[in-house]
Amino acid sequence: MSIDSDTLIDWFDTVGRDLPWRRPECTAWGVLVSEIMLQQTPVARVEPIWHEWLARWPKPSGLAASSQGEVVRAWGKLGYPRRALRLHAAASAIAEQHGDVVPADVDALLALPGIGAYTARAVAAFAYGQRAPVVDTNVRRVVARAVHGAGDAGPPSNTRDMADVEALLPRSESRAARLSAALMELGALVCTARTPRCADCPVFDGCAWQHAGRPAYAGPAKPVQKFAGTDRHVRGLLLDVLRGTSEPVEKPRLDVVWSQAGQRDRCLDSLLVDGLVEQTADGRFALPGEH
DNA sequence: GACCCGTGGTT
DNA sequence: TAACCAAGGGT
Repeated sequence: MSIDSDTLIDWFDTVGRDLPWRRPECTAWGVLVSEIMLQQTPVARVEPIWHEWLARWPKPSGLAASSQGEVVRAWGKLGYPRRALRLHAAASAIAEQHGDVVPADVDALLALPGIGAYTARAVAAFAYGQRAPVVDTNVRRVVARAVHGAGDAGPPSNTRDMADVEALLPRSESRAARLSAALMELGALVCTARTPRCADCPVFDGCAWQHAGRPAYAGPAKPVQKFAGTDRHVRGLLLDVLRGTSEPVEKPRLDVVWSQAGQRDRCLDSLLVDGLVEQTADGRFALPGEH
């Protein structure tokens, strides 16, 4: 009783989505850009922006040659805009240290800004066909149910989670890479968080959760992320003003987005510290590197 | 490990 | 409608 890799790969070949970064002609750079954009952001919102980016910046050196401000503006409202800055920095490192070619080595990928345990292995597997445990929230949920018979994944433990997935991967490099994509797709389309579509599941017969009678999740409650009124909210409002203008703005233009001066100023300062905002010589505010 | 970092669609 | 959820990473 376990996940049969052949069955799952066949299912993926049949019903997997035809996403642009999965096409054979997509470059490793295209895969990397997609993985960064998809960090905590749904596919539907990423897809149009990804097309814009790849048309505008087909190679890392192109992105590196643009200003940080242009990159943050092109990021639009994908959220967590520090990702845009880190991707810009990663592109510079790739252009300067890797001959404008995305590295295939996991350790080299991990050394790039904004690339952690998941993204490094996702690029190695999806762009270069390597055998590497690709563990995201979808895979963690699939493994928790199908392998461990739990209703959902508990708190992440990178070492344990990667070992779990490693044990599922076929020996063949290319098959392992395909299974990695299939596991993620299963979690995204069938083995979903709220209402899993078990009737459509290709590995239903081997699922430990089914055999256990579908017990409810028994682990610790997941922390709820508030948003309204948080610094994240205010930072987003401030940055949205600067995204919408080509010229630097006076501080009063920023002050109107949030009534609490203390929080507002703290957030503006944090944006300056993060390098998402710059102050011009005459005291106005703008996206970085454009003035 | 705890906490922080955006945004918007779905239930 | 409030809560949940979405291909995580950095400190």
